[in-house]
Amino acid sequence: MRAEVLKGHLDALILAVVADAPLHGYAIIEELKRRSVGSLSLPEGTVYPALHRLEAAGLLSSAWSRGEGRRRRVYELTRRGERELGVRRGEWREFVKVVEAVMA
Amino acid sequence: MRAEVLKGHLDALILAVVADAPLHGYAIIEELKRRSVGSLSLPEGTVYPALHRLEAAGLLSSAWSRGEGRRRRVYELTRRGERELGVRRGEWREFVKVVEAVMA
DNA sequence: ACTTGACACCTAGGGTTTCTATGCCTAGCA
DNA sequence: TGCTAGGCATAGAAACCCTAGGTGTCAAGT
Repeated sequence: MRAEVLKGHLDALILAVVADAPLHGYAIIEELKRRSVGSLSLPEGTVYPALHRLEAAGLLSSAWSRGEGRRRRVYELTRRGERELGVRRGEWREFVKVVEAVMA
Repeated sequence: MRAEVLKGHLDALILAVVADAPLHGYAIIEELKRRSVGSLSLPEGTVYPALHRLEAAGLLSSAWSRGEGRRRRVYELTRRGERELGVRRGEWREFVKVVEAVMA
């Protein structure tokens, strides 16, 4: 898949994954790969900045998981993040409808 | 619809519209608006550069329609454009599948 | 005659997004 | 010890779309 087709949709994908369970960045990448059966192998340089962006926007909150050796920054949805995910899902359905209508 | 969601898909939409009938830029904008029932009101500053890009890539060819007063640059698909449209349609279906799988 | 709006083309510049490439660090295993 | 996987981060480039402006024709209304 060309890289550009993802633009503008990555945030929704990340929100959807984190909505099901709080995860750290690396695990988010793995989960995206798993759900897409390998189609989405996003580089870290794409995902980490996106997470920072989403947190800065108040849609995610994060905390370092203290404990077992490896440091991990675990993200979870905020209230605003949940609402935003709903908005993005609606937007996605609308987008699909429009493109199908034009391309048909 | 947010602007970014379109990124990377505009070319496919334009190719699909022109594939059905050769059109000039302004008419392409109108046709996109019509097929999407108003959802896609693309500014000229978006479409004209895209047309130039597609022509430079050899996917469209154009000619000034000589004749009645108003000058119009009419675009049509090249052989390569037809093939590319096929590729893009497949890519679109794959993309929808992947996003649905992740967002579900 | 003049103005307004639709038609029709064009470009420069900016903002956003994603990717490439790189760096740093820990843990486990051969 | 060296290698691989896990884990986070940033800088810079490349691509895309939009904003904001410009040029000009044509038809209709005042």
